[in-house]
Amino acid sequence: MKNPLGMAVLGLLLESPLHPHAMAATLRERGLDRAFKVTTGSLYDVVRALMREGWIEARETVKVGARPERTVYGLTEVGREEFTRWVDRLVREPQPEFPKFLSAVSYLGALGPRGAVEALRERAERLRTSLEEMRGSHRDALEQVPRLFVVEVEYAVRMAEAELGWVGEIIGDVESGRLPWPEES
Amino acid sequence: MKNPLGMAVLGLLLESPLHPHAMAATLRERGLDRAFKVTTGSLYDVVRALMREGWIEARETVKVGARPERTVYGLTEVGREEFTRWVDRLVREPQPEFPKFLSAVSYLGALGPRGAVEALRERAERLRTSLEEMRGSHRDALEQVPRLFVVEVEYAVRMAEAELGWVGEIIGDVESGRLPWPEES
DNA sequence: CCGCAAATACTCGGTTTCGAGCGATCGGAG
DNA sequence: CTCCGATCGCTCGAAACCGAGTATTTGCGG
Repeated sequence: MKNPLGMAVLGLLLESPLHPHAMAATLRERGLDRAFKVTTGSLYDVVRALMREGWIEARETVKVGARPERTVYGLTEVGREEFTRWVDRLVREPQPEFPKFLSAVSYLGALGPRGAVEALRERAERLRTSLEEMRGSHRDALEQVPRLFVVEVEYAVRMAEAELGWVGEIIGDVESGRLPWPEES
Repeated sequence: MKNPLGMAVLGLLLESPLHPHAMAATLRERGLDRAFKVTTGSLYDVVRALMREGWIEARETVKVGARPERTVYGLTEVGREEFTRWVDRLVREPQPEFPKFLSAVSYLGALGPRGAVEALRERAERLRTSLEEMRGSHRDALEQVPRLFVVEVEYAVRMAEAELGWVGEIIGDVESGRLPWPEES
């Protein structure tokens, strides 16, 4: 059980039993699809895995019309415990991660000073609009639910701001020559 | 071709032809294994994929003793072009990413105010030591190579600092009641 | 009241990822 | 010279991942 989507599922079932499709829908409604990669295929895999571990259980299998059956899953006692353990662990221990931008920056040299500045400028622009969006949806959300339920957006905003700041500085450093290009300029 | 490790391989071959094992070794030497997830299995897969695309080519197959053969790969002209295109794209376009901490924070509520603070404190501590490490290796590296070749560390440091700052503030907000816990405290 | 887009609900199988394992060689302690 | 652990270099199958496809139903514009 490594897929964070499993955590999301447990978190939802904490409130009430659901069937997979409803889980996906709820996650999207709450904007949690910004924090979890929710794809249908993986969702069903993950649910099966949680069953195997005994963290969730099938509650009922409803058949409405001739549509595919919906199986409703609920949390087990073990599942409830594992959930908090899971959250706790991920909060405590920073995991090694590999954001694509980090990879790309490692080879920034390949773009040459002009190319690098040009590309970084575009990124900055995109970051600004995405920040705008996040701030907007955060404001909206705050009118509906307590702050605790949107802290993850605050985190995302903060990180995006930091990145934007860094990108800006690097652009400046390249242009001012504080970040010189070795060989072929 | 989506695996960033492919980009790392192209980047290395830019300098000189190599065999897969040597690629992994070099990436580790340069500390680029902080920016790319380099696992042996994936490496060979990725090399095969790059061959399929015609971005690299086998240069020679050396047999030393009775050890497994080493196949040395070099960049093609197309490969060289694709490499910069790849870097450029990843710099320009922020990709949706799903860091585990973002997931965990989404369910911070589950830990309760005391548990959350306790866990966040530990994270802060770990972040501080890992920052120390990064700053150290950055200093060391700067004495060996031009700054351009270590910018990715500067980025990583900056991001870690931002996260640390945020974590600190949230701890403060929970303790001061600015971030209250709805239901059951 | 007809037809068509959107929503409901899931399955299936191809690709990707990965790490354990494997067989060899090298370096150096004793 | 001989044993052992580290390094070399790769293969393989199991698991994870994901998106296109399927089949039904609901809603609603005309």
